[in-house]
Amino acid sequence: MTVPHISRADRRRATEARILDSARELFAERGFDRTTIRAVAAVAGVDPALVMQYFRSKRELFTQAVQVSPALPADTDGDALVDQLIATLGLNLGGLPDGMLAMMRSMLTDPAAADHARTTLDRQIGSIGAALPEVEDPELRAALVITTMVGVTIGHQLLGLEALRDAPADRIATLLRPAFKALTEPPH
Amino acid sequence: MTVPHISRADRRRATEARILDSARELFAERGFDRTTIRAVAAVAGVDPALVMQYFRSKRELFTQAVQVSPALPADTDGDALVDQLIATLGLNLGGLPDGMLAMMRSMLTDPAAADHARTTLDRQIGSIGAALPEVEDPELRAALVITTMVGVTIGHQLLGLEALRDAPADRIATLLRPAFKALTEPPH
DNA sequence: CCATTCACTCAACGAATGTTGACCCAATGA
DNA sequence: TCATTGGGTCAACATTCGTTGAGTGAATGG
Repeated sequence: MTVPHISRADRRRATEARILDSARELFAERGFDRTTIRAVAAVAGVDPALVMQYFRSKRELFTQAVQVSPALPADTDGDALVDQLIATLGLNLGGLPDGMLAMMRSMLTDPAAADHARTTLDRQIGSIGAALPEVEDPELRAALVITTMVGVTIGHQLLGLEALRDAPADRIATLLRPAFKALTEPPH
Repeated sequence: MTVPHISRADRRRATEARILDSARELFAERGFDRTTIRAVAAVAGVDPALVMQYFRSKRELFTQAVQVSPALPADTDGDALVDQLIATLGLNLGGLPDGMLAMMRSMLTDPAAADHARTTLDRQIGSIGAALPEVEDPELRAALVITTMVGVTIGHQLLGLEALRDAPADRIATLLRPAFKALTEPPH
């Protein structure tokens, strides 16, 4: 029986994807420093040197692995915005993509990851802040909403806090909704 | 002129404290992995081997360096609790001790630090949850309050997000107060 | 004054890691 | 069929790190 025959170009793409997936997985589990080129290669079933041929350095491998488009909120405002934030958080708690988990896990210890995270979060804050035109300090409020989501996500996905681990995502979202409303509303 | 004369025991305590301070500082800045025994020794003005004599391993040095009693909320309830949480957060934003910064910075990448953080946060969550007797899911609500504080602290102290960096701590606390109230109150 | 203690340094080991260059062999295409 | 391309491996280098054991010299105390 002959092998189904895979073209050279297809093989290349396949192994490149396998390496990238392994990298994302390990970066998400252990962060940048503790993830080894050798470990990535082992999971991908490949020689460590090959990883270096495909991506030129560990740093670039990380950059490519975490390259995911963060779901920016569409520009709505008022209650719809809060609903959208809550929906996003619900999705996050359901299962964040490995790329984003890798970013979050590394952002406190790897300066490059910190820069990336800072930029991404600042952009999201600006976007949300622009959708809160009728309150004081819209950007500050937006920042508090975003950092709250970050904190809850960390506690749930990366730390596995008892009280959050087994709570259903929609229950968390429900409880958080009035808090977000309070953050985005002018004092009454 | 003679040197003021320092007893052997005093010298020992002094250098031990110097090492511990340097360690705390570096652990807080760079986290566990990126902090080197050699770097700690250099900052302390001491040979790396001496660090190993005083503390038996890098791990134990870290453990000793981050040993700080987290300010547990006294058992009050209702509005007083929220006030106390807000006050605590205000203090945190003012200047968190290096030991706690070191813990937070390392908890996403170092399993031991993660365990410590998880335990500490779970304890605080239990304590706050016990002070919320008249609502549904008190522990879940407490967890959301705590993770919110963690997220805001990370965004402010460890990431340095634009919108949070230059915001006065009491302004942040003021904005966060209604959110905490919403999280700890039964639906009306 | 002298033997002892002890804070401290020096030099090195062994392991792990990112990275590199030479090499192998099957697919490719003329 | 045969030269060539290129995916993939092997072995090694250079560096860094935690950790160790021997050694030094000044403070200690009898």
